[in-house]
Amino acid sequence: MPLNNPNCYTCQNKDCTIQKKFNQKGLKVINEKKHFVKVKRKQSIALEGILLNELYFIYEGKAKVVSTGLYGKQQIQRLAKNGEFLGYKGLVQNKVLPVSIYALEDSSFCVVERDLYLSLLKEDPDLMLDTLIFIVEQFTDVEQRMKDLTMMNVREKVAEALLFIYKTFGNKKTGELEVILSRKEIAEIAMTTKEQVSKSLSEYHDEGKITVAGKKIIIKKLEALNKIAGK
Amino acid sequence: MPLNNPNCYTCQNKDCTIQKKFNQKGLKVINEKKHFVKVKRKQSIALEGILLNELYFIYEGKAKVVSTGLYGKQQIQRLAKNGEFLGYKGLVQNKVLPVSIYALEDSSFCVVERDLYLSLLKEDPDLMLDTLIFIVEQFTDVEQRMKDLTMMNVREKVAEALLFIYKTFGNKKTGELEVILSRKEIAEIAMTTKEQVSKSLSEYHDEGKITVAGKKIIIKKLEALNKIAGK
DNA sequence: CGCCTATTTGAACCGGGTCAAGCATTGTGG
DNA sequence: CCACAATGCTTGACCCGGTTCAAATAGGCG
Repeated sequence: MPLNNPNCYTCQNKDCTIQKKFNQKGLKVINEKKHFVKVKRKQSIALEGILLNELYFIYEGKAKVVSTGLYGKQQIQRLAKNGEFLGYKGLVQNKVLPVSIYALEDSSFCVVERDLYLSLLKEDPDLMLDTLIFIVEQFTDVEQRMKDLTMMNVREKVAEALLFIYKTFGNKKTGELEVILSRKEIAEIAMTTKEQVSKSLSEYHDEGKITVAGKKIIIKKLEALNKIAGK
Repeated sequence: MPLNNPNCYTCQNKDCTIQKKFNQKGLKVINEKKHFVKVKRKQSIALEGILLNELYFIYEGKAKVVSTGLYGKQQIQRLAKNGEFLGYKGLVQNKVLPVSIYALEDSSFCVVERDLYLSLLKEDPDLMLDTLIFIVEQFTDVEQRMKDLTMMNVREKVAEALLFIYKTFGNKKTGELEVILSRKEIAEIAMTTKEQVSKSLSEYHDEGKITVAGKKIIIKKLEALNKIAGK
């Protein structure tokens, strides 16, 4: 992790939206104007209720996006890693942020002001269309997830939660989920209780579909989990 | 309802996206190139699984957007009326449609080809930004609804469903929900069973919050329902 | 008017949330 | 570096809300 504001031209995050999507001029402007922030594990980057006017690109680390609902219940809406783009809801809306963002491990972020980003969007129709497509894809995913969370039983929802984690943090070779999440946090993905997560994980372990050793979870039979989640 | 393709310049749907958002050139092109279709109550406009390559603007009538999930369960994801814009998921994605669209009463739609719409979007950054904002708003609504449906008990979800219907079809003066929906359909909004909807409606009726006379539901105490739904 | 479908209401059952106890793991200070 | 406290995890028992099933009633349509 660098001590100072990284340089986009030498940055190794090849999947970063800035590098992938911006044209020459945009890249130059962002490289000059962006800030850089570091946070420790469990600290927040942005809190529910603020008027967000900046966007975050994860330089190094892992983050969760959490929203609070009825009776103070928490729901994890998104997991994100290096290169991913957070805060697009603040991009176009002048409304209070409906979510909080927390670092799941010591992390660093490149920060871009909303107005700067918006002005670059307006100048670059291709970028705008890419952004539109990105958001529609996220949208479709959320609708699918809403169906899953409202139609599945607990066992299915926990399988789904494992696949959800795998999508962002799964080692595609070993099957290991390379992130530290508590049972409570997995429950906030599956929308159930920590006890039910514990029970379902034990079941899947006994069935040979996963191995569980403390916080370390390895997916052994991806297809079996997919089948349970109806995918 | 006209017999033929209506004319955008004389159309009375002042809330139609076409009239509100398109510039002169766009309006002209769409007015010339759009089609016009009529469907009877309960008929479909588009079915889950197809590759959608057109967009719909409701000229006259009412529609529901439904998606099928695990074990064939149905979820009503959206209700729409005159002037509203359907099919934006097909706009930018070349993926099979994850939803079906049905008419809730005899209806007619203006139909625009996707490629035509996309080309107009690219030429008009303001329209594109408006579309982006529209989709982010819908997105935020869906995330809120996902929280509600996963955190609320049945009584709360039914109140929420009534408010959901009210938003699109509620007569703001009388409180009447001006649409015919079965208990089953209300259940597919609240994500519960038709029996539970029946029971909750009876409760709300007894409490004076709504009046129920067959299919006709009138909201008497909007604030009371809002309070139950935590809004 | 009569059939068919939708709605209402009650009863029974079951999945999953809550509670509690014991165990494992992590973190802290001596 | 170890001891012990604190926190997190596992597992079982219990209980409640909500789904399912069933039967009676109301409403819509030919």
